[in-house]
Amino acid sequence: MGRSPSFKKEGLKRGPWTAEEDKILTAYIQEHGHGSWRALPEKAGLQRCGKSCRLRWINYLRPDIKRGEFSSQEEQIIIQLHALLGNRWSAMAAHLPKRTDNEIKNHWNTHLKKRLIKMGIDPMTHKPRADASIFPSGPGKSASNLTHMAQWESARLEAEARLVRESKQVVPNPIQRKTQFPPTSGQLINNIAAATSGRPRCLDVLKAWQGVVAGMFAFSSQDLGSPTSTLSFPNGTVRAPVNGLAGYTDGEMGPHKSSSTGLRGTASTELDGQDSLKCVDHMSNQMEELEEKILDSFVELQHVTDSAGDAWFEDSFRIVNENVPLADIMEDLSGALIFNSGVLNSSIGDQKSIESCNDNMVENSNCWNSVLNFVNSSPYGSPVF
DNA sequence: AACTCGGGCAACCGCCTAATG
DNA sequence: TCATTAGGCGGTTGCCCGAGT
Repeated sequence: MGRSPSFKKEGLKRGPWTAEEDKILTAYIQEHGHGSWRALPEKAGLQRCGKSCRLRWINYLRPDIKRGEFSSQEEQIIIQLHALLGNRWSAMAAHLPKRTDNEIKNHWNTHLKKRLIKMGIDPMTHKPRADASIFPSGPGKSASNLTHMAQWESARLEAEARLVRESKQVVPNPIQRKTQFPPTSGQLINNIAAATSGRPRCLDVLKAWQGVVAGMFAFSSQDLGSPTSTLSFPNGTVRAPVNGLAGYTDGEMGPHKSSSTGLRGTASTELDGQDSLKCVDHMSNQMEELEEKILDSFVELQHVTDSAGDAWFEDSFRIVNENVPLADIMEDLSGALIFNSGVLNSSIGDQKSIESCNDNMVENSNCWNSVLNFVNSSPYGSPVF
């Protein structure tokens, strides 16, 4: 594994690239494009495998990459993206202009990770290590993933809720309305953008995040005492006006066909391990959609600015409404992640870990329902929207 | 000056997925 | 439908180099 010393195996050279090889590869790609990477080395006259050529081009030779030290802003956004995405370097690179996934990964592993550890923060969970150290590996990672998923699902539910609320205000054109009903998650998100045309989509998403974050932090001091009941919401849950876990029908919930609640059920609803896995998988898919949309919004934010070079990042942290810079929103979100991972961690590893995990998922369901309730009760134009 | 050690980074490996036949 | 292939991704590691002794 890892890089081997330079030697020739089956006629192919390995190890560090020479300046001459770089020159040949660059010249070839600039003239012909890379085409099939597998065929490229032979055509270009390089004694390398296609994979090696691709890596060299993407990570080093490509003209549109920025090399050199990461700015503090870039570092901050990497940390925040990591809190959102975990070790999905390519996804992070897609939203960090001119940086490669390899570069981000290396920078994370060699600098940021250590810095966070030094600050007493677990780089995997983004929470204080004092708590995370209880489960140094496995469960912590799982909890982190679950936390990420829960956050995205919360945001998705809110987006759905908002769409429904706004659909009441916008008279639909029956001719133009070709999307199926209930719409898919992706359609919902697109519809939100359409329904709010005239405003930059990115700001809508960010405001949606604010709503989620506000809901997440609406816990009372009494609740703070209970690690498994940390979120405070109005009594009673509210069914999502559209598919809460969109498309997740009762039939798909296995043995709970008659419950008609699925994850959106009340706290008394229980899920078996298999259902939890199915549900998590399903949530993961849906959240990926939303995740892309939201992260794209950051890119939009960059594109709408006149800035050049590093300035895009500074612009992305400009005030997006009265008093709340994007940085604060992201920090709030990170805080929510930390907060919720604490909830999850507190349950994983004890004697009834599975039950507790399910309870937490149900609690998350309640949380999401409550978020919807919160959203629905928020008048348009309120601080949430 | 010589040696050791550790950090940083480039590059490779194995796995996964989508495309193609 | 299945097998094969290419591309992409994340994890890992060997080499280089500077700092410390």
